Amino acid sequence: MAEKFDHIDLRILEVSQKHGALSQRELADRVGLSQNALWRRLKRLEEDGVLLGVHRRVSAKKLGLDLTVFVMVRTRTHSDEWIEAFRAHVSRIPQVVEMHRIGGDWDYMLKVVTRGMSGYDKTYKQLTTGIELETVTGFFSMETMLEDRPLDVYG
Amino acid sequence: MAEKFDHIDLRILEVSQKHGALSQRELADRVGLSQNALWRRLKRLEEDGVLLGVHRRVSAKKLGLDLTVFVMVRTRTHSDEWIEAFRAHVSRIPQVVEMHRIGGDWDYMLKVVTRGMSGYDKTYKQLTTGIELETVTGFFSMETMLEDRPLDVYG
DNA sequence: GTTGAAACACCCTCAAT
DNA sequence: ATTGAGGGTGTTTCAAC
Repeated sequence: MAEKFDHIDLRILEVSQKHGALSQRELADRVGLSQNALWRRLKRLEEDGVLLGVHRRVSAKKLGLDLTVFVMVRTRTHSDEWIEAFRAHVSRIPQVVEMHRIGGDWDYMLKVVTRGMSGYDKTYKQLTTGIELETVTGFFSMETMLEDRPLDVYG
Repeated sequence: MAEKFDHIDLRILEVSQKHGALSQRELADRVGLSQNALWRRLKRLEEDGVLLGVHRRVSAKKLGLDLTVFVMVRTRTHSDEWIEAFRAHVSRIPQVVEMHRIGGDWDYMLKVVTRGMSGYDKTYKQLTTGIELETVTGFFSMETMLEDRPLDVYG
């Protein structure tokens, strides 16, 4: 697979990640293109599916969502059907913002953002009700040191 | 602290997270306001610091960033100065997209997104060079089952 | 790749209700 | 809170180079 994106594409992706509200004129200036040329690139990058949706970040803290917990889960069953059922089960819990099937001492890892310990307790109960899990352990974040960093398009 | 945001505010935050490119007219229609009234709310929510920046999501997969690893770190030192030095050290590694100080069996947890195992090897070396860490263990994501979900503004 | 232009949509700020 | 309107800006699509 040859290089799919040139350095201007990568610059566009880099800047767009951080500053999604820039006008096309401002973005064009930053990456060294005319607005017209940039428009064509944006269209192509969206069609290619590498440029995805635009989102606004909101302050979890200001919303009172002050507790982040990484929940590690070990399960008894490992069939494809069970995995999909578990995914569907977890996807009904909006406090779970991320979920991975992992290797190592546990089978799954979930990132949970809630309103304090009482919020986590509710989420925990919802998670462990209606499906059989072997072990559930939570690692509580005491301090978020880095968050929501952009992907390194060059790395 | 009384309710700081009414249900229309929460709707705005909810929709904006997912659809950050909606025009004010479209967003106003969705939350049941006039464009003018929405504009004032947006301004206030931004001033309050609950509505944060606009970002474009990019496809890690299409960029070849196909490996996600959760790195758990145990350290020898725990002073405030050392913690800040560690944060600065890690913040120089762009493949680390998230970093938490946690409680439990480890002291820190880092989320790393890289280009395959060779990319992870470089990140690992950069992480463990120039600073003393006791133990470093990686949990490799075999499958991302849920990702980048919006915060539940009601939960 | 570039500039220029036209048509349209959007944003921000008024005034009035 | 609403509608309506004006001016400035941004987007999308041309044509021409």
